[in-house]
Amino acid sequence: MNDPIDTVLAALANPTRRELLRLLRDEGQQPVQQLANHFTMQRPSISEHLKVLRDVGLVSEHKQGRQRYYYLEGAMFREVQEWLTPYERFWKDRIANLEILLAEEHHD
Amino acid sequence: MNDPIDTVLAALANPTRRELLRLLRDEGQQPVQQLANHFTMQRPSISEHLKVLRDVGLVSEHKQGRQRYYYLEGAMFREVQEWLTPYERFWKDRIANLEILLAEEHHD
DNA sequence: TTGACAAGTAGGAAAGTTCCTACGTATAAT
DNA sequence: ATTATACGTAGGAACTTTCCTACTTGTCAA
Repeated sequence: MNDPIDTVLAALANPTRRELLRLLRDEGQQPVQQLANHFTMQRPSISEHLKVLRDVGLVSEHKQGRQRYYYLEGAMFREVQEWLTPYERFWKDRIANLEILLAEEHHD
Repeated sequence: MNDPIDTVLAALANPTRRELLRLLRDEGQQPVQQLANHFTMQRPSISEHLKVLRDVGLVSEHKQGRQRYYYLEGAMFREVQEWLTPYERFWKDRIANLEILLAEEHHD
């Protein structure tokens, strides 16, 4: 399955990979070892998880000396957001929708 | 892993299950056979996928005669939305943010 | 009440995922 | 030049997922 939403959701369906994304989000770009320090898992496994994230376009990396700095790549999160949009009417409940409608009328 | 975001993303990381959700979203509640008609996969496998979706709270079901009508359950989509929120600043690019800022200033 | 239909469950084959340790390769430090 | 460091890759063990066919249970129709 080459569909981007499929590969992205598959990549996100793992707590280690989500924690890697959170670290890159909250602490900015960093090399593999520094990321690996946050886990009990061995470094090569972290490298494999980073490869999955790279392959689906959720992160990128640039080499500096013998280190590879990984950083978040925003575009693919948008894919998830867009996949989610048509479901919004199911979780935005009546009260929330009412508030939106009222607000819109208010500044017409 | 009992974390709801983990089980929900795992459930969403499968194209058959996402297609089931889309069908329930676009065509409303329906019994298992009617759902299964959209797939080449056998009906018991569809039942299994529906069980996964039920267990994570993405769908519910009610019995009517010998049929079970499945329908979307909105709350869990919200979980995904909320997980996504802190990443928004990475995919909402500068131009989009600028537009938002301008719009906000406009009706102050 | 017997047969047919709707749906779930059981058990298992095949494939995929996730982790490990051992090893290869490129760069930096001595 | 040699050694140490940062990282990736290879191969494989353990576990999970996804699908199948066969079977069970509950409900409706004749």
